[in-house]
Amino acid sequence: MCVVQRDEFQTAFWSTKRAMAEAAEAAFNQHGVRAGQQFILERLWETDGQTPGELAKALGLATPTVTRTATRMETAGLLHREAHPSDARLVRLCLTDRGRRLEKTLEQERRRLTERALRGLTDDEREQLVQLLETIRTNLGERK
Amino acid sequence: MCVVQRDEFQTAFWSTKRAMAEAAEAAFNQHGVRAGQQFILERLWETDGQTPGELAKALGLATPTVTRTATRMETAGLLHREAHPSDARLVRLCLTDRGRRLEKTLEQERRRLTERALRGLTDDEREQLVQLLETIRTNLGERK
DNA sequence: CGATGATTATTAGCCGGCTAACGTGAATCA
DNA sequence: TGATTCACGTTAGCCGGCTAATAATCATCG
Repeated sequence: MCVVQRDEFQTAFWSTKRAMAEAAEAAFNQHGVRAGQQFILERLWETDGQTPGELAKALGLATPTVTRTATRMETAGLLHREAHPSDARLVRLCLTDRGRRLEKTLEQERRRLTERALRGLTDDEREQLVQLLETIRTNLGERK
Repeated sequence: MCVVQRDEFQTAFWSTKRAMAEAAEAAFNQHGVRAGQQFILERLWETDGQTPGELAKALGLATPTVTRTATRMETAGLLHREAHPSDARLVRLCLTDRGRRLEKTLEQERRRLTERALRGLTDDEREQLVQLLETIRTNLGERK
């Protein structure tokens, strides 16, 4: 029935989210990286030295989320803070050698995770899945 | 390309998750309920007086997650703790009048949220979405 | 009956999302 | 120039997920 289907969506979505979070954490922890740090790493691999505000905007996160994660990454030896040359308000987050070296490893880990999650799905199904997810996000984003 | 599609899945999934979390929080906050409390409420509407351990098992959560959420719900006047009649280790979580009265309101709110999220999707697409999500969860659940 | 082991809830503390409040530096304008 | 406003990063603290460690109680076995 319709109502049942609605319940199923919420249930399926949140349980899948927890499974994804758990699997991601396990995958990245093998390399001394926490799940939330991958997003910042990916952006810095592409363009090093971005500010917390830039990263937050690019990732759709709140700035404090980025600054705190960056602090943990600094402690973990993945990046370090540098003063911005022309604007003392800004902070540049710059990868360490270790942070840079992890690029290929973690990208492979992420691919493996995605492949494991989507195992058995055809290319069409994968594409439709992404489409459905983006529709949902768009629907929720509309301030109606 | 294949790699791009994999990236798209992770990106789409996590951004959709954040959008869902934000929308759920906004929807339930209107009624003085936090997003994480709905799951416990739903179970207690069905069977009142369950223990934290029972709820955790039924919801697939860790027990401390339930006990802390229950504490906040107690503070919010949604439930209260009662001693178990025959086993002093157990605690029964029992709805207050307010917790019971919210049943129809919150169920409607949840239906509205789901409908808003899935707007524009056909019944077939909704069913397939749930199927895809459950496949993912099953894939990740398999140890190996 | 008493000791030992299992079960349960709780506490403490980490991660990752958020908002609000704060302080500092840049920029603007009178 | 100097005051005010704006922009940015950080801190503090909430929520909701988790694990590890505690404390209390039950159950079992000697």
